[in-house]
Amino acid sequence: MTNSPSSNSDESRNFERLDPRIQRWLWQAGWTALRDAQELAIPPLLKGDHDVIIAAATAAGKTEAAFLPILTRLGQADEDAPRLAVYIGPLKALINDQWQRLEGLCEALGIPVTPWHGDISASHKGRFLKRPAGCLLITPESLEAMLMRQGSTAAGVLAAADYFVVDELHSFMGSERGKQLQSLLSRAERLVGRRVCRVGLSATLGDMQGAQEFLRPGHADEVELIQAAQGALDLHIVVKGVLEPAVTGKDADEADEANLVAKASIVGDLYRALRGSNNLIFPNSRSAVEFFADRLRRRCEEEKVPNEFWPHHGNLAKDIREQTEAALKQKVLPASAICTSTLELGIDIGTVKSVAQIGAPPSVASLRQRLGRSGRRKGEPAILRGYAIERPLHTQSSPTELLRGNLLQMVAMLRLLLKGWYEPISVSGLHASTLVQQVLSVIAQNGGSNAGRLWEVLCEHGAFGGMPRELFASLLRGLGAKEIIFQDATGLILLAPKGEKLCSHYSFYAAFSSQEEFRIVANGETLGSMPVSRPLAPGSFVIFGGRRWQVISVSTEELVIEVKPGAAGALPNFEGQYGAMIHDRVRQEMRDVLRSSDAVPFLDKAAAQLLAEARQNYHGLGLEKTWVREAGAEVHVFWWMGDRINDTLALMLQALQLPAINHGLYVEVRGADRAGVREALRELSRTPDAHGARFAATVQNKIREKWDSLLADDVLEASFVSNSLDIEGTLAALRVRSELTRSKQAGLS
DNA sequence: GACCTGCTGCGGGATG
Repeated sequence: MTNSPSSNSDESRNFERLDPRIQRWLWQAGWTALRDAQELAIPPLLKGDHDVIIAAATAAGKTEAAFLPILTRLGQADEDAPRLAVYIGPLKALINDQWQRLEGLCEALGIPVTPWHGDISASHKGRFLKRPAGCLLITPESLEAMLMRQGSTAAGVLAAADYFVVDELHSFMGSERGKQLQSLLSRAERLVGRRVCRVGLSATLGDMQGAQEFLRPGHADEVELIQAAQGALDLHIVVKGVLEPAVTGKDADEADEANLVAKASIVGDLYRALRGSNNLIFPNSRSAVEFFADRLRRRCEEEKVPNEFWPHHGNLAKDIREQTEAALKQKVLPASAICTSTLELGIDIGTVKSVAQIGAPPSVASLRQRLGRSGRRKGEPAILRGYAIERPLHTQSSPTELLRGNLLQMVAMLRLLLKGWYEPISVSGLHASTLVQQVLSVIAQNGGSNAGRLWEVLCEHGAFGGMPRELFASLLRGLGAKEIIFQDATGLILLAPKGEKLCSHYSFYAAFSSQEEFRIVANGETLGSMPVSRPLAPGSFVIFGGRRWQVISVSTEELVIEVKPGAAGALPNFEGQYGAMIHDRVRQEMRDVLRSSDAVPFLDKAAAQLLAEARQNYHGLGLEKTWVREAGAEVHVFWWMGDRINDTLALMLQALQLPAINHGLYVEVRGADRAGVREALRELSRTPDAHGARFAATVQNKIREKWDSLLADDVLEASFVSNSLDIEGTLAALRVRSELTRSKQAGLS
């Protein structure tokens, strides 16, 4: 079901269907007209008999689109039998924002609004539980806690629910948190004993069909899609090439120094170009945020001008982040933020003049979100300044350096952005870790359960529909063997003491894992946090929050690092996760850029020169003619696939006793010559086995998610294969390749 | 070889 905007004469009629008190409130608030999405959402949401996704750019009034009709319905309810709308948001800050936005409107209607998350007092929550009605604004974690803790009374709390509104739907898709959310929605509907109207609010990214399937698994075609008309994006792009100075040897310190010189030249460029206006700078890592924040702030001090550059990332304390947000929002002085994806979604920071992207972004979708922050005023273009750092070439240069991998990825992603393509989000996978959480939660909620009921609630009619029945039985047996649960003589499954302990701690409610962290404190004030795995020694220097500090003391008991202002400073080391997963389409676009000889219009002179070298080297390496290339003792497979498929191929080759590494642009293989690798690839392409157990067996550590360590071996293996690999995709790509090779050979002979 | 998110119940002490 799709509904596109139109300028029909129904518009005023739809407005008139809203509660008169809402109409009056909108007039008084100075609204002159409803936007497309707000107009179109009124009829289906007033009815509330089927699910709806409202997709529109940020700040296009998605919240109002959903709540104007929803509040109209709630306002019509009998006073003795008030109804409930449950709004689920990914961030506490977002819930607080929406609370303020909805309060005035709800007051006019006499409808209570209750925010419910970790920072809300128990007394406030208690008040809602006494009279569960109106709008409840909650996080998935708090909803999990409510189901578990309220146990049998949770059914009464949610009994009046007419809507489940999920905000920033795309931010949940594909993750543990998204799976948990789907399971919570399904469990909540089961509690109230009927289907509840689900409403998804989303940015207009990626494939909307995936979002429909995510919102109502198995019934995507019943989800109505409302998409706001989006004007063409007026974009000004320039990508600058930055070449590091040459180094003589292979010394790591010398290489770091060369990289610093390149980054320092970007600092100078940013200072000149961005001062005097509001901008966002995305350097791709928390450590790099610290580097640029420190350098740009010191540059302001040197020039004796007020500082205009502020850091923002997830390890900084709330106070420091709010200071940066406030600097961007106020209109008196110009301000730019150096940030990670924290400023990519959600929080309102006003409009910015330009976006700087240092290094290739992690995905086209993320690049689009970042650009959406710029050029939001009428008649102003969105401006992107890209910087790609590359190294001088020498005889030992790697293929990635020869092909100018960083610049190449930036160019490919920008070309895809201009074509309107974004990565679809994969929502497949068994998510056995999150299923462990849901099993324990359902047992706790009901004070015990049995295998058949758990299967039915969570898998057969729940969010884990892809879980085979035998594997689910194995998962339960595994939890029994690890003494998390036990079965009594009647077949009732109960929590064992270990399981009780797990469930009674507050850390249970989140589906995603997080590491222990040190708090960094200066003069009694918390600056932020650092992973415990990367401790700092007393006396050492560190840059944090864009300033320089010296460590006074480290308490491993209380997990506190005390610091005082310092003269020098080294960059903090935050442990990254597994890195950006580049999509197949991006890699293929990279190959197309190399094959083409057309000038790329948005490159500066240095970048154009670097791209010319890359194109020359593409032919020099013979990649136009062959995809399996010998390089000394190694063989390189250049097949331009994404990281999921590259990772899978590397594992498959390892299962054939050929050590292989995914380098992104290519897969490196050792232990065989070109003919040997070709033969191995041919053999793999004939593999009918899509089960994958024999490939996954070579992986040492398959633990990735929060409760993976509680899984039986066979469940862990199956979950790993389905979440992290793409065996079918890899085999299909191999078959296409061997088909092409065969027909080429036939043509030659 | 990126990033981000979230959390209850209880007991002790201060306050009205």
